[in-house]
Amino acid sequence: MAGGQGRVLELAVLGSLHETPLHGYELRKRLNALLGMFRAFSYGSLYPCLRSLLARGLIAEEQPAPTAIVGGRSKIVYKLTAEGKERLQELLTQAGPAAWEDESFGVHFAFFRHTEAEVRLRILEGRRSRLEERLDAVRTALARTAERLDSYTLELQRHGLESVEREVRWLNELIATERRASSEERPERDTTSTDE
Amino acid sequence: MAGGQGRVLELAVLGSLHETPLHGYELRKRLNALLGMFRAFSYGSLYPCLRSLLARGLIAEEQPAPTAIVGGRSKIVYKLTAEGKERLQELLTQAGPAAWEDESFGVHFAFFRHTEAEVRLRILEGRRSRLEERLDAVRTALARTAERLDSYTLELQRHGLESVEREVRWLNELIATERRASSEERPERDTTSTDE
DNA sequence: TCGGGATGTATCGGCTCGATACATCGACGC
DNA sequence: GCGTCGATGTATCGAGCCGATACATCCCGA
Repeated sequence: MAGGQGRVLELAVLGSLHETPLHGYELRKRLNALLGMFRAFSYGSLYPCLRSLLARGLIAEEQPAPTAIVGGRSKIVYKLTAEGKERLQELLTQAGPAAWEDESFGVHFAFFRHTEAEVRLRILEGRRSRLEERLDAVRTALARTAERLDSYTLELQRHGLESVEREVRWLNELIATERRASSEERPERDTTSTDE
Repeated sequence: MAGGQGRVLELAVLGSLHETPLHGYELRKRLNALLGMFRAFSYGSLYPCLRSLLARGLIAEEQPAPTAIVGGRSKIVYKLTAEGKERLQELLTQAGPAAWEDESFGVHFAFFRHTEAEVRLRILEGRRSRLEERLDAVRTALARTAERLDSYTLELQRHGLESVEREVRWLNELIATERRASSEERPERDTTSTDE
């Protein structure tokens, strides 16, 4: 009860408000532009989320400068509080399944510039294993039933596999880039030696 | 109330049972293998759906052959009724947004072999316009804000765009194949002339 | 001046998922 | 024989989320 909502939307809102204070309508527009192809948040979840964050003191209403008020426009601008910034950092530090599942990975990735390098790497690797798991499952299932399937089903499977394989390659590149960047940052450290 | 559920799961269940009678557990396994990369149905929606279909007379319990009963195993096998087959045909005929949105397109495509050629074409084209709409929206939003974005956000947008563009190309090929097949089937008909 | 489209806040019904509970079965070691 | 572990199997519950909808204001052009 009381608008608990999942951590994904919470992170998305907190992360957006970290850049600049916003009101609901604009917040939703930015979020859906930011995530573009991956998700689309709706008011039905956004407003309860804002209410919950407000109640928990993670965001606060910001009254506009008195000079700007003319007709008493009812626009509620929210800004991040100190507690909200703390909570955001906490969410950005978490590198678990909650960060690399389908629904949440995009949001976490979108705020990677506020995330520590080590956490970034673990999320990218977690995402990759998740996808490889799925590839294995589908490939074995496909091997057992391929001859029984019609051409449409087969084509669907083929296209799905290819899409996920493509995403894995994308992740590989990102991981390589992250590794390169982090080894350049402190070249003396060599714990994993040359495992790649 | 009473387990109405969306039409997607209903179609998936009806379509699967059309091949062969199944019980819940096996049904879910097949569904998730069939859709593989796209969705994963859970028991929390499957069982209410089965109950609803049962109540509406679209499926029926099939008692196993008496000779096979040994310990009275509690396995509930469902089969499609005549009304269920009718309903399935009805669902397969619908070519609207409900067929080409993200959540439903995969399921509709998976049962294309039971779908009329004309409906197939309209669903594929609907899906394509849907994706192109989204591409336009993201591309214009990107053009307006590209210089303000950090490299991670930019990379996310780029990857998202590329994935969707890839899917559009895939749809283009499928549409071309469908057109070719349908024009070979009845070569005298030439309403759209040579628009391609 | 009138209407339509963008802006803006808000709620409700209903669908869906993840977690969980509970029970049986077959295979394995010992 | 016996415990137990993982797969099979049915089922529910809390909670989150979406689509549709309602309502109000603002701005702009015909």
